[in-house]
Amino acid sequence: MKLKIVTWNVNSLRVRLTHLLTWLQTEQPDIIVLQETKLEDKDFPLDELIAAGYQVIYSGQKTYNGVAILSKQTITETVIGMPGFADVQCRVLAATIAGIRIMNVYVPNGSMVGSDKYIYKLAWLEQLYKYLQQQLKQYPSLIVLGDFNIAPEDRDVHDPKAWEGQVLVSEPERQALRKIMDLGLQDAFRLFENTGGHYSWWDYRAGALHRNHGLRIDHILVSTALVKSCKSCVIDKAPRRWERPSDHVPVVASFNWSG
DNA sequence: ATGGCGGCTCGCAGCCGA
Repeated sequence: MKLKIVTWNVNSLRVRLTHLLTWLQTEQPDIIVLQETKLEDKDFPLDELIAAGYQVIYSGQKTYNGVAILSKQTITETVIGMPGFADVQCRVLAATIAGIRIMNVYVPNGSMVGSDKYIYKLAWLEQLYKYLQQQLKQYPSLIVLGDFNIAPEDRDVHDPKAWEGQVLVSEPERQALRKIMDLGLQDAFRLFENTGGHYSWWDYRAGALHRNHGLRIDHILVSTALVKSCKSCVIDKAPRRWERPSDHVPVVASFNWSG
């Protein structure tokens, strides 16, 4: 069975709904996880997404954060948030689809190194580590994907000198991500591409897209049991050039899954 | 370059994002 699995930070689902529907129409992913929906559940555009052929689960709040999972196949075992971590911010959504555990994460931005938000980000990542450690034992076939707000290495940064030590790039953040990956999770994009210059986010300002001044901060991490079935992982830059785009673009992984 | 852009809100300016 072929599976196309996608992550996309839409930066307001209300604003980006037409982009999403257009993209779903042409790309037909089996599973797509969204971040920054910025919608309360009562305002979620459920009917439109069902009409597009998807089952949907979501966890949202006003103004900030908000996550959703869309799937053509049946969604089971839904868990909202991280168990044991009381958080008013809607950043995590997990479910089982086609025998694969899907973990949608919107990692905190962190604001500035050393700030309260940065400390929250590191604590949050430690909690995610514990959660994934437990989940991997229960579900060996697991994919954790979303907006990690961390560029793993300098080749994921357009100007590593300018970004050195800053939030999204700082060593403690990278270390926290490496610790998570050391649980047995591989960066799908790096299974197929070793060069730099590939990004998933570009600032709206200063012609960043045109100059390719971006960061690769949206990731698809695949558990060891699934690595062999992962056949490609690409970043679809096209929607960033559409009118009134999200500042992030979809990251798309394809699998030949026999589970 | 601490700006720039875009989305949000009991808005008309200030926040947050990355």
